[in-house]
Amino acid sequence: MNAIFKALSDPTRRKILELLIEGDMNAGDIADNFPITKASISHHLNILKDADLIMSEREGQTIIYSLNTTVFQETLKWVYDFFDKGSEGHE
Amino acid sequence: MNAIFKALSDPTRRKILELLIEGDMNAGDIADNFPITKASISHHLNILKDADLIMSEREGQTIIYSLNTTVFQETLKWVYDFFDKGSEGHE
DNA sequence: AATATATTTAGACAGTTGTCTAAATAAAGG
DNA sequence: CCTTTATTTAGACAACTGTCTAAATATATT
Repeated sequence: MNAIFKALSDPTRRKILELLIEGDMNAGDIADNFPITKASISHHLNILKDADLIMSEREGQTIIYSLNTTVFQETLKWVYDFFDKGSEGHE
Repeated sequence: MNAIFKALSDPTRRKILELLIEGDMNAGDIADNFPITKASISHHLNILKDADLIMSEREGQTIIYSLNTTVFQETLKWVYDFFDKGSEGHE
């Protein structure tokens, strides 16, 4: 869980995830959405991959990134439980 | 939202929140749950407070911390929307 | 094989973060 | 008022992070 929260703590990485929600995308197209170098985006993609939030697959010259929806759902549940406990109030 | 994610990215701070879910607590009692100095805990409490995740109120010599349940719920909704989009799949 | 395209890796560097110790502030009780 | 207790603030420092440039790798095309 720590890796996931660390991964989510950066705005660029959250925006990458938002892009991938719209559909799979190759590294270059992802990078075109940001004002930083492709090398830096590659670094962010690695962190998201280490957290298991995304997956990658080579297709010819390009590498296509996609959401790992399983981990997305698990994280949702985890966060939901975490915050839900707090918002119920305690008797 | 960025401050909230940054705040959540540290394990100590997440554990502080978990403690506060169980009920309000003063700074010293919070610190007793961790192997780091009270000064460091104070620093973490500040970050959580800046993110509006917790509130504080002095009561005599002690300062009592409590969850800001409003922001807790808002964050839950935000995260829910964020992750939910991704787990629905795209047609 | 040589070149072009797509992406990653390596190394460097500045800025941020988590921690510490020491000093400062605030309230309570002699 | 002086001391004790509770907590924060300030300043220092090592570790981590996000970024860059330059070089490396992998595939495709000629």
